[in-house]
Amino acid sequence: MTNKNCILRLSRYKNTLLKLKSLGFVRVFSENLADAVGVTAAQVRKDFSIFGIRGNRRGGYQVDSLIAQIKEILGKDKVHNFILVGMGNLGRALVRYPGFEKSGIKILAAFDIDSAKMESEMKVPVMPLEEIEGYIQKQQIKFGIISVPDFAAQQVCQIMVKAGVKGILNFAPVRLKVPEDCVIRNINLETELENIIYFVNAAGKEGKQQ
Amino acid sequence: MTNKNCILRLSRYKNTLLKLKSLGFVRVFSENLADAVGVTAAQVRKDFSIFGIRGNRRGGYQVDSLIAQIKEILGKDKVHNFILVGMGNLGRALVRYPGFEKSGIKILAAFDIDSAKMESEMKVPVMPLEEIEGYIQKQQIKFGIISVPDFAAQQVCQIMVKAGVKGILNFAPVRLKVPEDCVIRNINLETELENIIYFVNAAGKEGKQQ
DNA sequence: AAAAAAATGTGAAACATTTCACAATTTTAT
DNA sequence: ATAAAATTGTGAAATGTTTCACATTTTTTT
Repeated sequence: MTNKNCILRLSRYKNTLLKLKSLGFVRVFSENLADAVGVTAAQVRKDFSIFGIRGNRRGGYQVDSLIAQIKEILGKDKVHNFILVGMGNLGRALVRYPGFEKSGIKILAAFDIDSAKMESEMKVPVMPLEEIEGYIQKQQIKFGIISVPDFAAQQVCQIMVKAGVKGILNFAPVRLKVPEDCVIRNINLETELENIIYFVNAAGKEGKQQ
Repeated sequence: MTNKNCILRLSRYKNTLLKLKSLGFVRVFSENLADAVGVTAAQVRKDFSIFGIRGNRRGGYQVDSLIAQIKEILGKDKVHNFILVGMGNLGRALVRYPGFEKSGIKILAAFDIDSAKMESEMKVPVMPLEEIEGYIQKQQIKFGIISVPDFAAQQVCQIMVKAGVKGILNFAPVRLKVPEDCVIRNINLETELENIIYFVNAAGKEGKQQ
């Protein structure tokens, strides 16, 4: 069955494939992708088999065809428009992030309560938060990014969802409550660092015991 | 056994507990934490039981004691020093991120190849990349953040690891090769957004079929 | 034309994680 | 003092994910 991690791996395979393509690769083996992405070759083949992606039993997979098939699965054959709320340091970094453009992800507009944030951003228009609902509806936006402080996140989320947003990437350190048909992914920077600290310490302790 | 997600959940429990504490809570039940973090109550109790955290069979858990125990497990009873490499938009946002300070995570210094980046950052000293090895050794830094472009990431990583860094949070969209005793966590923004796009599309398709 | 070599594709096995279900304990009510 | 109620702690069951192992296919060699 299609599992969550499988989709994350597909993204990684795709990114690797794009690099291989730019190096002139025409075909690729499950072993190659496995090494690049850090999984086993069996995993790669299983992932592909789940989505009906077939290779050639001696010749591996055609890079171009593989990229096209994965892009279609991921919905990356179209451009997807996002809005972003919260033009603090992180929000500004995200709207300027160069990795999105070349991959069909476009942040169309940003919003903030603080009118001082409206100026000084050339990459996207920055608007007052009151205009967000109208904008989402008019532009039919389905995807959003939340980079506001934690206390404001749930409220911003509700406005977005009410206006029609179905998928949100949330950087605020709170668990957002959303209806069932809305997809949330959280990036919690503090938690990520804590996790690293734990595993480094744990490795240190193990090492000393042995 | 201690599994990876279990540690991530501990961080979340801790963050919830800190909020509950500031609201005046003295004790808390597994159900409360489960609701706040979005898991089952059995999961919460199981997680605690793995680490020998015990509650009271009718009275739940003491908030203060629980926070202290989780902090100790996560190594958050001490302050941890980080360095950051790559003072682009994202790097600058990270050194200014307010969530770290209050939680024992301190970015001591930042590095970049571009000397133009050295000025204009008041929160931390920004130094040329050549000085990183000496700095890591002198300050005994164990943790780092990589926010350089993808093509530079592996090289930066090697320098850091060679100088003694054992844990890295990597924002560059490449899989870093490191020795076994070094912990890496990757945040790939593009992959996160792709994942949201997939699941929103998938939900849409399911909905139409039903 | 036949044999050997190199890959894929996938069911089954192994492993990992989560949930269930209920005994044990503690508190509250009578 | 006893019974009822509420909650934890955990072994066992269920569920989910990854790896194994090998039949199948394709290509290359002899």
